[in-house]
Amino acid sequence: MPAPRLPRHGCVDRPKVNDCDSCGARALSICGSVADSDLARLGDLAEVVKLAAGAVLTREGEPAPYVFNVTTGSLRVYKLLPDGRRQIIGFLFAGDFLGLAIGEFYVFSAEAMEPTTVCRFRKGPFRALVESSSPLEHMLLHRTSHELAAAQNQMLLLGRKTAIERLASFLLDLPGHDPARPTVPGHVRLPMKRGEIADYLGLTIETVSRVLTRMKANGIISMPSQSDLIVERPDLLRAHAGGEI
Amino acid sequence: MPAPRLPRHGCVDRPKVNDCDSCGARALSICGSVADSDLARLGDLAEVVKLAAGAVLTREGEPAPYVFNVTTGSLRVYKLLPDGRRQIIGFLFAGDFLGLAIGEFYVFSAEAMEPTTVCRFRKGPFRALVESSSPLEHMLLHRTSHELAAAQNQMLLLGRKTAIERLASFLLDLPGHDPARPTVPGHVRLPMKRGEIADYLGLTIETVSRVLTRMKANGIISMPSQSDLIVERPDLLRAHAGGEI
DNA sequence: CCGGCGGGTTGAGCCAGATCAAGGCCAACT
DNA sequence: AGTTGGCCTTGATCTGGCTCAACCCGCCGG
Repeated sequence: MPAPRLPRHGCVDRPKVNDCDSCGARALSICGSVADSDLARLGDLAEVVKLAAGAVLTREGEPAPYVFNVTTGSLRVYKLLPDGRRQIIGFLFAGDFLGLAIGEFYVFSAEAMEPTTVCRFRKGPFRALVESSSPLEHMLLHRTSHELAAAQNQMLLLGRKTAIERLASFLLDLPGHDPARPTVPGHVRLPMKRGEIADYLGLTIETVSRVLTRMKANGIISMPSQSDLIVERPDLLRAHAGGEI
Repeated sequence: MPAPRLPRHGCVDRPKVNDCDSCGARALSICGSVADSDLARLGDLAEVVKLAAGAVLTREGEPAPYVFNVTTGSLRVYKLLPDGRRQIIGFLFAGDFLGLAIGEFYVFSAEAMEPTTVCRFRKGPFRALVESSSPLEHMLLHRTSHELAAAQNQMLLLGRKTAIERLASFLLDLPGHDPARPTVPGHVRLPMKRGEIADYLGLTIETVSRVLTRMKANGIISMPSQSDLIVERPDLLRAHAGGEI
């Protein structure tokens, strides 16, 4: 039997001073908002971590020395109940920031959904830099409040929407989230598996599957492959999503 | 038939320069983190609004000129679906801040649950002040990330917990939230009605009622009155809450 | 003292979505 | 080509919580 070899924390590149200038995610991320002088300091703090698909970045309950910035790929971020029930609280893509709300311990787990690279920063020095750089702090506040608004929408979804409404809302929201893949309108990539969609929407795998087949049957969507979806009738999809008031 | 006379926005006291020094909520709120010079500017911006029980502070979808800070009383903040289903996204108490995540329009409605006073600020000048006051911005970021963490816990609750677990978690969380009423340990005041608890926990009134009677029958809680609750067996309550991993 | 009204509780039955179980599809190995 | 394993789909059945409908209780006004 081969030894298990899931990388525990991924491998770390260590040319301590990083080339933020050439980072593809810079424009998307908090790094885009700092002046050159601060960018150099940020680069000094950063360690590039490469994650294989499925690799663990943080585990809920463990000490939390780092905060992260996703540069390529994608992460699933989730919480667990003692008996294993899982709620995915978000999918992160290039440019997304992870770790603000943490105290001494991580309050969520994060894993790569595909080959992924992140910049990680020691919390202490990062906080110090933030406090000394107003534009950086401003950017973080801006992003955090948007994340909060998104979380509140998700509460509405989880607390009050039906299965069909959840899937419809999900499919309408997804495209905006993966800047690395600006797709043709109507085309939605599903980098996550059915089980992840289910755990994000508070449903089961079977229900997700059934709802998607029903949508196919109704001509609302079509699926060239299991992870590629085309919205054939955006109007119907929007109608099903029962959007805001 | 008497004319309806629910105050639409409550009444506004206008001694334009407010006495923040004597404000009971100052220590609890963002105002506690600003230097005296900035506090004066904050006071100039503030308008005190008094709300009767049930009065509307903001309505989802309407233009959003203000942000708010609760000084006394409590608010329910919620989102609606077109057919009237409601998700309460939070209860606010003295010291809590409302309105960061808003763009041009409110994305939630807020109503007083009891006689309540809030300070309101025009968004533009408030933002300007925030950008010029690093401690204020820092405080806002701190609070917003905590709110985000709370929202993520609520997602876990709404997506994956059973009715009993939801109520148990709720009863354990509540006491921490109303600083104006530091109660004896084990005693929980329920300033909200059953329907509001239900809409906060993604349940129905009937289920909330049934679960509470079941808890009474099991000796976990007792209820001297409909809005006063005593946790008789915190251990059992915690066991039912199925806390974090 | 009565009636109405706004909560809250309780019961009976139902249903959306969970659970349990069986296959199907496809890519990676042997 | 056959086998294995991961993922997805589909069907049959079950059930937690919802819906519908009484009913209760305390409060207020007449």
